[in-house]
Amino acid sequence: MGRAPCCDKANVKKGPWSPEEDSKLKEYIEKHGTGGNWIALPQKAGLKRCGKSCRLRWLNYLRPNIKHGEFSDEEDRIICNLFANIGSRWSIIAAQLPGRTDNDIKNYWNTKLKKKLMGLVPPISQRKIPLPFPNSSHEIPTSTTYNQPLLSSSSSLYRSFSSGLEHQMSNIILSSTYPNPTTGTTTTSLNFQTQMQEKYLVGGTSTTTTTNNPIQYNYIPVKDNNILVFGSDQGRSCSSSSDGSCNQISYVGGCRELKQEEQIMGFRHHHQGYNINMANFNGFEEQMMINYENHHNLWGEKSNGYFGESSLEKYCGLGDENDHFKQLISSSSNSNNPSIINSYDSNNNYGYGNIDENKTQDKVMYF
DNA sequence: AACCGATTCAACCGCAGTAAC
DNA sequence: TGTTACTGCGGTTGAATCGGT
Repeated sequence: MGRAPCCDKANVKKGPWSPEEDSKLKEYIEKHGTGGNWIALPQKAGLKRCGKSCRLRWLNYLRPNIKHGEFSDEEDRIICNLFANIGSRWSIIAAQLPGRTDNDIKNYWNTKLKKKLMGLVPPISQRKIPLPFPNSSHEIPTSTTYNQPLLSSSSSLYRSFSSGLEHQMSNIILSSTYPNPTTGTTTTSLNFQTQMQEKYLVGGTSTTTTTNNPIQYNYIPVKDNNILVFGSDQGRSCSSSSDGSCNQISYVGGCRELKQEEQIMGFRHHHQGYNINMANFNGFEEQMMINYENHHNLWGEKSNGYFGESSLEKYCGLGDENDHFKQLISSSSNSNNPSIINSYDSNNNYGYGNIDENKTQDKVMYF
């Protein structure tokens, strides 16, 4: 047997708190404290509320020194900095802003600050290379089947597939169908990797099956202006050198949508310093970035640990004073190290590549 | 004044880690 | 040691409010 039930869930009030309830809770806690037991508190305080609800009400609204109202520019900056470093870990962010609650900051971010930042970067359609297929517009397909892949053999998605990672890509590619001109039927038996290799593998792999039989590739549409990202940031697939830094990034990895704010903020990476990411937009090839060739003399040695410069960095002026954020993270039971990694080259494109620590000038691969 | 879509934000929900039994 | 509650967190919801027509 475990513990007894915390409360009679059928007999607790829900919804907005009345002033009477507020004063009951406030009075009780000011007099007796929480006693470290929120579950027992409502009954003792004469409230028909769940302990969880009481806790939330107290922490977010009733406790002393809660700051309501407009956020200052300084608070904006701190939130931006922290979000760029640690993401949506609101409780940690709130701990740096006396009087602000995690809920407050979360709401503020979602309703105002994010939008404010969104306006500072060009929309995807203005910052990427022209789409190669199926046309040069940037239509967002709602449900799409194409008779040819949207990827070329140089795309990172293709590389991932040719590495046998199609199973990790299932959230991009729903299925592939394979019409048979002889029988007139369409099958889905051929796995995607095989199809990709047969049709696109550079270097002469047989294409006899696919040359005359167009494959249909079905893609999941990507929401709004999000892009798909895959690679090391997803798959945690870096190899590490003895100092814990990441010296090689492979294509191995999962895939997910990259939210707009993440595009603004840059990705975070679990290793120090370096990060390589690859992205794809609605199945179309998308520019990838990281001009790693300078990672040592330009990015890797930045004292704030950031990699490259993001739009956020430009906006918020991230600087060396952010070192303590790293300590924050490392002390919060998370091995991820913060770094801002995405950036544009002089042509406003993203790039990527493997990092070779022995070289500062090496191949830079662009999509 | 009435309507309606957009925005705000307090509160709820569900999950994960931890603690109690 | 297994089961179940507790706690804290982040994501989401929806009623209230705002603002434009």
